[in-house]
Amino acid sequence: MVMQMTKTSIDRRVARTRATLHQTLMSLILKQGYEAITIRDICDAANVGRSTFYAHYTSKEDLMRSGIENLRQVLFDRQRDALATPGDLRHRSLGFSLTLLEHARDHIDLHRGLVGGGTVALGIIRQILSDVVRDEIAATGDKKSSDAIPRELVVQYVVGAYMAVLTWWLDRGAKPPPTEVDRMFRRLATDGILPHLAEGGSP
Amino acid sequence: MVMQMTKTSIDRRVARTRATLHQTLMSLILKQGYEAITIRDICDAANVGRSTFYAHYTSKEDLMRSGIENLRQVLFDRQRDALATPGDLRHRSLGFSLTLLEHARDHIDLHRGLVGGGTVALGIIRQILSDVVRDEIAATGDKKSSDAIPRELVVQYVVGAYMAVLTWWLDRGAKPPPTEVDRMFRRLATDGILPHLAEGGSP
DNA sequence: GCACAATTGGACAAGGTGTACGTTAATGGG
DNA sequence: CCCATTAACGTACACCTTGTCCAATTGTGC
Repeated sequence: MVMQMTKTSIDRRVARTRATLHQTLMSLILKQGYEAITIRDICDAANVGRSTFYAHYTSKEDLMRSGIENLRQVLFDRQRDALATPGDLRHRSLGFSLTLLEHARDHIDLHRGLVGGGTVALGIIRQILSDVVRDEIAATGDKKSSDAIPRELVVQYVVGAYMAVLTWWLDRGAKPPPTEVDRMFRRLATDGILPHLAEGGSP
Repeated sequence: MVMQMTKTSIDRRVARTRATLHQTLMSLILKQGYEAITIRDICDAANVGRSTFYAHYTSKEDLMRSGIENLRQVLFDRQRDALATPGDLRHRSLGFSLTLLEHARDHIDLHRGLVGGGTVALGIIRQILSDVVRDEIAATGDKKSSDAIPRELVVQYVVGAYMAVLTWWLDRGAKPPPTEVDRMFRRLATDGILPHLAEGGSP
């Protein structure tokens, strides 16, 4: 059907069909929301036969997944560079934050569709981010104290908090610049929330 | 159909039907997951006519929502008590955490169904928690400094982090006791994550 | 140019969704 | 205790989506 080992032999028709389907899905998400989209809708809007759709993807979720997977590469590449660069731990930790925020700013339509697009997209992004953060924590080493918090709990805590901030940012039109949101998120994560609530918090 | 002003005039048949539907939905969620459930499934398992279902609820989501709304009351009531009780700010902030964790422990089947149950349930819980946290922050007052972080961002940060922790806890069989998870979450939120990652973090 | 692969469009069965309506049975006030 | 009220039933209906199949057509790559 589509299986080819060499990268040179990707039929133009295949590439065109897949690209069209991805673009159409994203535009439809912005228009009517992910849940409300049917495979028929996608095919109609993309001018692609419904049989053709099933020749490439098994479901709406499948199409969505394949569209997001390239994001994983972007984040891992940038993180590898960041970890290789020497510098203060405080400044290089949580490095995915700025990367993803800028990626979102540069592909604002795509990301607004993703966060507005129901469970599937968010779930995939959460998965990717969890892997990234887990790697980062493993690289920086973790505390050995007796009352230590499970590493995975910290990962889920950070990812959950970040995705909530990202969603909030996108839902409000991505008004503040990425650098500022990045700064706020990292301060909350590193300093805790108390200094930002009560007037007499710790510095 | 059902509209009655006085609380005494709730037909037993109505109450019985609704309760049955709620119970059935929860048990089905545990069995096959929220998404895979059809209204037919619910009615068959509940021995309720499908027409009867539509006489009470408009959709699966509608049924789910009405089942979770009572949770809101529980959280708000407990929070009101907590805020009325004098004590150190550090100890009474984020009070919803223990409340919800214990509620989850006491209704473990229900909550495992909820977090496993797709977007809808999580979305409703997120909404409720956001309201609770927003109230709490408003009650404790917020920092007036110039570089302040938007209040709503803090709310979303906290709720996102908490729900991730809660989900993680439930997905792992709710092994550690609520008090311990509560302690870990609040320490992460108040102290930040750095002290729990690097060996040389701030106290 | 030619063999091959991809796309097309139509047809098909299976199954879910809402709605309508006449019938049956339970409820609760008088 | 009886009966008007009201919920529940179940059947039928039209409409839609899904997933699969196939023959015919079109576009590619060699």
